[in-house]
Amino acid sequence: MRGYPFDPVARKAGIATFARMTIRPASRHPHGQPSIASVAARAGVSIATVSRVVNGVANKASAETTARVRQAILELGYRPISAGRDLRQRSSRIVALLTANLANPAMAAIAAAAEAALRADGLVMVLCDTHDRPDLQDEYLLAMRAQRARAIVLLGAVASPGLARMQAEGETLVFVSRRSPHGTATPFVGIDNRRAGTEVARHLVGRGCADLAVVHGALSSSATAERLAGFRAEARRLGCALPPRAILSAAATEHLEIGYQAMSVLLRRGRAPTGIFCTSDLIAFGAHRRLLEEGLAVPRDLTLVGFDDSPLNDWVAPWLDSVRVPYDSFGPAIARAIAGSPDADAETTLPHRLIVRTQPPPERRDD
Amino acid sequence: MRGYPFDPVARKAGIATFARMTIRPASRHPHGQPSIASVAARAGVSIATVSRVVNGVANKASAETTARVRQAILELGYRPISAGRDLRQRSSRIVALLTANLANPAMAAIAAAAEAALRADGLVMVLCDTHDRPDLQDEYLLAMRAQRARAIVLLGAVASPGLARMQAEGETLVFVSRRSPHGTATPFVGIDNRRAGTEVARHLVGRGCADLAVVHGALSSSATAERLAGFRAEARRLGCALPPRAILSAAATEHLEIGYQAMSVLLRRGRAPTGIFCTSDLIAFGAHRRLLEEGLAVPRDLTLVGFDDSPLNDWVAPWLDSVRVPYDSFGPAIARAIAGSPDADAETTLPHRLIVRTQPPPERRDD
DNA sequence: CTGAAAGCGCTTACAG
DNA sequence: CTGAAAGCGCTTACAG
Repeated sequence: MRGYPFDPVARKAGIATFARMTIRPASRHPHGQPSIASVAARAGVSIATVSRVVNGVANKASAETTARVRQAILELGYRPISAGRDLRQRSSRIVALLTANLANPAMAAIAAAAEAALRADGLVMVLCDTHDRPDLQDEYLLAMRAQRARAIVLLGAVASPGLARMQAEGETLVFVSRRSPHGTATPFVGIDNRRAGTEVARHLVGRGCADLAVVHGALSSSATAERLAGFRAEARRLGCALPPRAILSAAATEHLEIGYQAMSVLLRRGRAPTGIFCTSDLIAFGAHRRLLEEGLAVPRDLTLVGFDDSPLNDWVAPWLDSVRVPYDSFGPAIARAIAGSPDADAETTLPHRLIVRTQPPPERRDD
Repeated sequence: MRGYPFDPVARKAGIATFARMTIRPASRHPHGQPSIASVAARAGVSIATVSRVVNGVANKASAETTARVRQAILELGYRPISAGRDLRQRSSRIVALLTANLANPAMAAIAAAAEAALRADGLVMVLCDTHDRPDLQDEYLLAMRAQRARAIVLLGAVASPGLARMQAEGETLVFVSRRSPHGTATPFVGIDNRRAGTEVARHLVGRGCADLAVVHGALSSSATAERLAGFRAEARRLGCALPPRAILSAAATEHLEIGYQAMSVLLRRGRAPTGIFCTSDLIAFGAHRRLLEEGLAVPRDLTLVGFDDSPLNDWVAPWLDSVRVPYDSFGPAIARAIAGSPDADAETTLPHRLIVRTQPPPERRDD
């Protein structure tokens, strides 16, 4: 599964390119880059042999031939042009990552981790931001199929006709964070959202928050729905059942706005809850800002729990408790799901962790 | 300059794909996707004709022929496979964006804007995070050349042998935010950093901050150097010249760490400055956290100015003043630089704006 | 207005 | 161990 860029030979060639190319100006090659033909000519072998050496096909070239070819590759600074191979092999080294929202630092972190892991497998990642829009998602799905993408990773899929279609057609799809909105589909990489929701409930109740609320994003996201379900069930079990009116969202597409607006509603109803679970950090940010405007302080006046635990939280949101998803682990897990042997686990559950930054307020305010 | 995906015909074909493909199972086509040959066969024309229709070559097909071809495209859900055209045309629709740090929300915002603008031109963006590392940057440059990337956008370039080489060879490079570290190179898209630095100095001095400091990132970045130069010059002009010891950085790669560590140094020296200019928001975040640990509050005890004005600042850093760069405008500007006619401006200077969120403290604390 | 054919740069059976 | 040749899916002069 190791691709060209990490084949030892090719790698050496690539690294040496810049150092050596000064010797022979690019003008030597009819069309800029040196092609496999120029390497073959220089090494005095056939292009088939060069191809085998480049791809590390074992026991197919004598030591001397291999050495000569490598030498030529080094001297010319040869790197195979992808389109040639792609055409021949009917598949490219491109992997598409469709993310629902790049503005979320946690998504950006996962995207970066995925990129690094895929690169280590010799793959190239194309990043697309669907903004959670079905039409954009379909546009990208189509475009990536035309690119012969080896796999399409959906970091937060949304229901769309194109997705349903491709899923049915057996396109290589990897669902991350959210499950497929179109019936069971694997591979899937994510965390145990239900359990995380449970833990958040335990945290808030354990801290003495009797008056709970949840502010959530679209329930079409399996992640959101599972977080909420876990939270509700555990809160009920602990004797703090949530009335329906304590579970709210807002008709906004941006999580920041959802948090802000939902918090406005909560405040309008009177005294703020003592513990609020926001199903994403961005929602928590929005809610927090509204609280500030109201003169309320976190965690002095209430406990706020977010989700994802954005890498920046440590720096800018010390007032926020949050469930940390292991961004970096997503990279290798995604790469494995793509490269994976057919018998590999279809479902990867990564470990999450509730990060508690705040101390419980010494006592409840008495206004 | 409008590419295939936005050709009206092809677009329609693409959109209709999912609706129609149910009629004819994929198995009809020997290798999954329908090829130009299957369209030609179905329409009863040559593949040359199909190609012309798909690419909208004017006056090269009768109305009836065009209609028949479009019909076939619709029915089969045909989308040209990129590798074929790439190979033939010796260039692809891929544009690489090499960013220095995706964890910076401002960079992520620019990347997202670039992606949208490029997509509107029928291009596909590959995103790579160089982490400001020369070796990684070179690795990516090489990989993207092998992909026949139509252009490589460097959002925060760092000096590297490979970059110097490609610049010399006339590769299509677009420098964004930071200028080329290897001599003048265009196109360049950025803001007037020197002037922004000037404005920050005026802001701080105007607010009565007599005791100024700067915490900056690597000066090899032209953006950082220019910001600093503008700030120094204006501070001096206003009679608040900075002593060398008030200009500091830290030996860390992460801006968050730089801010934290540099602030530690400042605090160790005694009373904190009354106005601090951090050359990035992340540096400001790091500095702020250190201040919090010290029991200092912003803006009560001092004014902090960052740079970039991260989209999240409104929500999580109401204590921070910052220079906002117009993220969204970067997208079209980058797209123009790539598609641009040769006589297009080689340099695009986008407008920035100092965002003042904080009120000056009513009076200086008297400890 | 339309088509036959060359060729882009690779990989990979197939012979030898 | 090595090479000649076919073919991946396109575009584009060139003829007609």
